[in-house]
Amino acid sequence: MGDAAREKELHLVEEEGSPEEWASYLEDDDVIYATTQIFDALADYTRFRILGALTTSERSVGELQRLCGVSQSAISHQLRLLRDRGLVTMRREGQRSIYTLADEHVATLIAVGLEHAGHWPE
Amino acid sequence: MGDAAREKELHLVEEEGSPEEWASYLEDDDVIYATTQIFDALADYTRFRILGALTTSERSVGELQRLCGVSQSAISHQLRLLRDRGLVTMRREGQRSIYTLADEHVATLIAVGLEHAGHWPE
DNA sequence: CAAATGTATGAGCATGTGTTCATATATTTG
DNA sequence: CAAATATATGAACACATGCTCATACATTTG
Repeated sequence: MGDAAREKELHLVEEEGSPEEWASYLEDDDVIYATTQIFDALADYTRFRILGALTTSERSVGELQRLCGVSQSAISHQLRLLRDRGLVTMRREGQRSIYTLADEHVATLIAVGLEHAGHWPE
Repeated sequence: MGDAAREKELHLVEEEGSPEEWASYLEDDDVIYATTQIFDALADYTRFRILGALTTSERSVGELQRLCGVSQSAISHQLRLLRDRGLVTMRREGQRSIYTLADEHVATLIAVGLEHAGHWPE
């Protein structure tokens, strides 16, 4: 396996970047705020389950409602928040609204979070 | 550079894991809840700045107070939450309490979050 | 031990959040 | 167009959250 192939397989290489690359963001208040907004979107049980369900496949509101076991209204409200924050996108398909993860970034954050929580000290 | 050296350098390889590895966590409610608790800890402006300051070096409460520009009480309350969630550890050093990131996991989450927010679509 | 410094904590308050309930807005079908 | 289905939205409410203020606790120093 050559270097290029390996870099492609280990795709988080370009996701994290070096400390030099992101450390400067710690002085940019706008980036900090934006980051907390993303984490906040991931910090609710219902929203996280919605996003988790969307890592497998795009889904309609009704599907998400069944998968997450909360009311249609609650799902819809949370989807609006996720859409406003740019974590999901929506398209109409007949009567249904189909939601999709907006970005591989979202799946990466979910993966890293789960992975770390799975190994969490306590 | 050999395989072992490369694997060590690209340390996120073992951080994210494959989809097969973390996808099962999406069916474990306890892991999901634990994950949201971690994201929640990172989802507040003050707390995120505290953690960001700790990526550089361990710091006393007073230092954090100056760096984050909020009251001593506010810092202390937030540090307690971060300690309760296992994101930071504390040790006494004379009159001072010195706080440290509990884990490389925390630095990784900060890095990934910042990186992604820095590139966020909108 | 008293004073000074550094940190922690509880109460209280203003604000934010996630849900439900009722209702409005699509979209398809008869 | 009327009825049925799917989704969105606003109001209201219970609860959580982050701060301040006052005060307690801890540690060093005179």
